[in-house]
Amino acid sequence: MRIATWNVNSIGARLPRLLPWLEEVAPDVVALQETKCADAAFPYMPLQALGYDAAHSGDGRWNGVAILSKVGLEDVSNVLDGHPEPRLVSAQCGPLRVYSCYVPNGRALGDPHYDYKLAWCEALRQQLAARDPADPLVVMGDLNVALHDRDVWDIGAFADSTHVTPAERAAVQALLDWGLVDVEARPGKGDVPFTYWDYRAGMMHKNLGMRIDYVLATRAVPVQDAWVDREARKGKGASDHAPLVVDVDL
DNA sequence: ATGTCATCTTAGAGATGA
Repeated sequence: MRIATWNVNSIGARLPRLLPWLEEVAPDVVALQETKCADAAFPYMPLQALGYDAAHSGDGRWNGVAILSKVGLEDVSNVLDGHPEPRLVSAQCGPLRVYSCYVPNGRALGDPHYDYKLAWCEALRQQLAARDPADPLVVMGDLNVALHDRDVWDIGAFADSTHVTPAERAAVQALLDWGLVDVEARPGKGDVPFTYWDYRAGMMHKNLGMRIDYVLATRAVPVQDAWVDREARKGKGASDHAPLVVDVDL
């Protein structure tokens, strides 16, 4: 079974890239983030034509998450206590419980959005705590945190920046401590499997990226392979994030 | 690294967020 996560930065703008990518890579389950569309505008039909059932949670211009599945889509929930923004959707996809997450960016240290980010992660942790880490479950998505110094191109450039602070890393570590494994992709160019490169300043060309998109899996999910599809970040009409693709044996 | 991209408001360029 092949699963993937991808921050598409608008599913409307990305559909000409997303649909061929789905045909080529043929994942069974895909977690999408930043769909940036309302539920009524979600492109269910072209996805269904490729064999995907879809669950979407979105309310328009910002955020928006989805799960696409070829292997069943049941028990869908977009609820996260105290957090009405559409940043979380989960569903049972065959044998696997799937979470698609778009963790708040945080914006800047001292910004209220930074505290919101930490609170959001804690709410997710509490929701997970009601589940059993012995079951097959994956938390996938744009976590907007680089867990290790090596997960950014130059930690020295991140002084007083979000995404790398001890509190943010601890918030993600708390998810891991519940019973999740960080499924790191095979190393890419520069020996770090970055998943995001800013559109600006030729960051992709210079491979100045960040690893902020994750598949976190319980130990009940046997992982066979994991890789970042950098090709999807290249060329005309690309998202600023690349997909992370993981093969699992369930 | 701050060189772009996407969307919305509301009619064309600015604001917002990433």
